[in-house]
Amino acid sequence: MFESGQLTNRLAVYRAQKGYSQQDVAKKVGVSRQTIISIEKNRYNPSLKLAFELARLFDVGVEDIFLYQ
Amino acid sequence: MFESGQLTNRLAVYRAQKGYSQQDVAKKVGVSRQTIISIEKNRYNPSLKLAFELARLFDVGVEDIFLYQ
DNA sequence: ACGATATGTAAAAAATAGTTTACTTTGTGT
DNA sequence: ACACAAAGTAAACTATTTTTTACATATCGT
Repeated sequence: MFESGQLTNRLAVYRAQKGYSQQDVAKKVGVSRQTIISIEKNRYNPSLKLAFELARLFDVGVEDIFLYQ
Repeated sequence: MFESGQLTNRLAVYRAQKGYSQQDVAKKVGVSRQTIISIEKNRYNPSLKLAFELARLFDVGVEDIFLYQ
């Protein structure tokens, strides 16, 4: 994959709004806590499925959580 | 990852609308032709970055191309 | 009939996502 | 000061995506 656009996200913000811990979110979307931390720290590029799960959890669109410039 | 929701896509449709070959799309978004074929055949769950690249190519939202039920 | 282009399959290798475990740090409440 | 929960780091492991290569089939123009 190229190093074109930058992927960032507002996961921490949405998470705080709902008062969820990273652990809570991890459990709700079915991944480990490490995965949530890594996404919040922009360590990698999650799968589209996981992006959809997170969007569904917060009742928003994928593009509300994840930004690509 | 769980086997919750099903991920499908309309990539072939958007591609045909623009008259692009799989090869064209692959080149434009910077992946191999196999990757495009595999996505169209729902063989897997692409990365979010790639989903964004495809959406950008067709000037639509990620959720216009990819459906998650 | 021939060459060129588009689509498909398959399988091994490389790259990256996601898990697990264990330890550290930071904040908050008592 | 202490205990506890939340957040962070790191490393080794597993699972999955993506690449590469090679070959098959179908279609289209000449």
